[in-house]
Amino acid sequence: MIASANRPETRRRALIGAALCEISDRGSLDVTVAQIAARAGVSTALAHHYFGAKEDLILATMRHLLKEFGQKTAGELRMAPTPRARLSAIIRASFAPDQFHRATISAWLTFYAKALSSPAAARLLHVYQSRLRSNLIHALHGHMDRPAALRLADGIGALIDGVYLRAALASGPAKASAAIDLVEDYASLHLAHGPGEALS
Amino acid sequence: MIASANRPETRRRALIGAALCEISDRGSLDVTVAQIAARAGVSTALAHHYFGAKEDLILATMRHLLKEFGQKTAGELRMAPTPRARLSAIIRASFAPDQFHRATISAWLTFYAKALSSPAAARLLHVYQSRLRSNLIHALHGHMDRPAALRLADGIGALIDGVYLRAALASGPAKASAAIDLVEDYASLHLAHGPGEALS
DNA sequence: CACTATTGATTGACGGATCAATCAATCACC
DNA sequence: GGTGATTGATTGATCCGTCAATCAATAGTG
Repeated sequence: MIASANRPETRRRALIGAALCEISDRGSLDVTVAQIAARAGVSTALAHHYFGAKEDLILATMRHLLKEFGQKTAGELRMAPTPRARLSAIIRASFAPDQFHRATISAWLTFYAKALSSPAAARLLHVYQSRLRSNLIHALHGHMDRPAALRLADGIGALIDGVYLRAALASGPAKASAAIDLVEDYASLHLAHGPGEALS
Repeated sequence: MIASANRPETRRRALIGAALCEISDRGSLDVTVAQIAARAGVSTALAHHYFGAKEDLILATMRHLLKEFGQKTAGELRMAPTPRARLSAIIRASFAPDQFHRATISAWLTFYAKALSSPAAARLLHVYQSRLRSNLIHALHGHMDRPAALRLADGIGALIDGVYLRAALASGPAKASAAIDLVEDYASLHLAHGPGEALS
């Protein structure tokens, strides 16, 4: 038996992974700790031993997803020399294959729904949105004045979220390239043809 | 006493309204029939008497929202003479004040989440999306060829959904005019400057 | 019009099932 | 032998759906 197989950190990871699987499989946050524990191959009592309440396990699972996404974005950004390249890097990271597949997309949607009733979950999603927004503004500021950058960043952010939302409900497998083209198209058009009308 | 106050249809409407209130108040579909019944001022048994299972009451509540939205859209479209006006009418209807406020927006998000695990809910949302898409394509077809119209319709649809999603999590009150401007801006730009790049 | 029968609305109470969380008791390892 | 990992069993609470019983209104009958 591998010595690390029963170490706490390994168990934590296994439980988080199992939670993610169950959530996306069932398409709901109404997963029981018994289901999660069973998939992780441990007892329900152990899940409570490591995470305390069920809510904490769910939040830890969210943090895991958020962290993965943040690292992916940071990695793509590190290789982007120009502002325009940074913009594409952000878009590409948002639809990276390991993020943009059915299971993960479903999990995102359920977390968004949970944020409606869980302030803690709302806070987590807020930091993600803020980071995405900040990255977008930084990339766009090289091409337009700040108010225009703010507005376009909101548009691109909303479009990305909308594409995710629709992908979650679509029947077939999520097609990342089409999603990227859609958002890139939107961004390019706004970059090419100046700022839109002023908002009311 | 009003004669119609205790008629079946009145009770149905009251229960659906109560369900909507509870769902948006609690920000979750984890509402008990007891809560809904209490808000409607009846017993839990009566809720079951009229709707059978809890699921049926939830689905009836979804249908109510969908129907309201459909009627709003149809009304706006009826007054739009040109294709361009039809496009604006669709956008305007999507963010009509009686649809685009916190309670309704929250309900939409929870219904989207439910569709992940409930085929019946998924079907309902599918017909809504199909109708929106069909309306958009019809309006756009007057300005571009069919493939371009299909693509732009998908983009506008995703953007609308994304704006809703973000409004659900935003703290302040939903600002319809900003949302309309954002989507109108997107549409106008694509109408003015031809079709985007071909998709892969 | 009186008087009863029938239907439907409505409720309180309850059974059965589920689930989160706890606890005392093992187990493994240093 | 002591410390932490692990578990089976249990508890307390919640909730859905059902059932028997009540009440109001309507219809039918002479």
